[in-house]
Amino acid sequence: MTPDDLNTDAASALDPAPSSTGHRNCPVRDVLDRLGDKWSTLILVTLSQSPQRFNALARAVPDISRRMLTETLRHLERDGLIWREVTPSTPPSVRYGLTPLGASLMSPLTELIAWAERHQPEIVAARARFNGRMANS
Amino acid sequence: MTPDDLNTDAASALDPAPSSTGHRNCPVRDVLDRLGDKWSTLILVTLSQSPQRFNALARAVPDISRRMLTETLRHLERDGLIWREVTPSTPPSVRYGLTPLGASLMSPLTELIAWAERHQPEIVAARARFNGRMANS
DNA sequence: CATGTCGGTTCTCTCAAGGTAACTATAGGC
DNA sequence: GCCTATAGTTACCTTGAGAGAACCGACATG
Repeated sequence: MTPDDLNTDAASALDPAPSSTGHRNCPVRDVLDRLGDKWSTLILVTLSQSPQRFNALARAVPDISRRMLTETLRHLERDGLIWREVTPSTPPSVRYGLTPLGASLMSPLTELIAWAERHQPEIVAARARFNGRMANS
Repeated sequence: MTPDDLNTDAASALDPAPSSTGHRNCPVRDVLDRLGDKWSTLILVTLSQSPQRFNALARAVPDISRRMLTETLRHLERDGLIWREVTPSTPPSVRYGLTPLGASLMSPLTELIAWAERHQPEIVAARARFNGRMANS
């Protein structure tokens, strides 16, 4: 369980820093950094229902800006979690969907999501207790 | 699977923003924000082995500053994932360990970690392919 | 007398994540 | 002539996470 030192120096020339979170490039950190960002999980869950077009995603994930949608999709595509299919019509059409790798991530991810939904009341209660303890101390 | 709007206004008075990631306070985001930060997962995994004292943790999690260690521990404690036990001796002794809630998180978390370790080669390969495609385009 | 250990707190600084707005080009509808 | 939709790109700005160092008080050790 101790994180291994893996030195993947296949750093992207286009995107400054995929391995920038410190010198120890642990695969877990690699994945959690992606899942921990603001939009990746929402996009993955949305795409797990069915492939979607760019603007459909923008509508399905409210409040995301096109800039962040593009960026997040590129990251997920680079990591092989989603595919991107361009139909060069006018206006152009682009579809996104989960790759087998991305689909395989959904299983542990949905379990984590289920845990979060099951235990959120306990977390809220714990926060209330903690705030109470802090207040009267 | 669509994230619910839950309005937990039990905002901490001491710590500005636990629910600051946008207006839609989804429990999943709540958990992933924590897991996605730089140190929480490492600390949880370390504590899942056995309870640890502050400086033992600092040694077990290399490169973490005392400042971030304190902050991360407080966050985890506030969310009810770890407990904190102070022995007011001189010098004082403080132990940290997983609560039942924190222990219950380890199950989905270790699955996610296992996924990351199993599939990291594919991710690395996907990144290499992606960078290749970008290079000759 | 100086140094180290315990578990932190406080301060300042930087860098990257993310938000917002404007712009691209082509085509169709009103 | 103007607005919409397609899928982005570019430039600019704000904010917050995290780094790093100094400092705390009581005690022990050399």
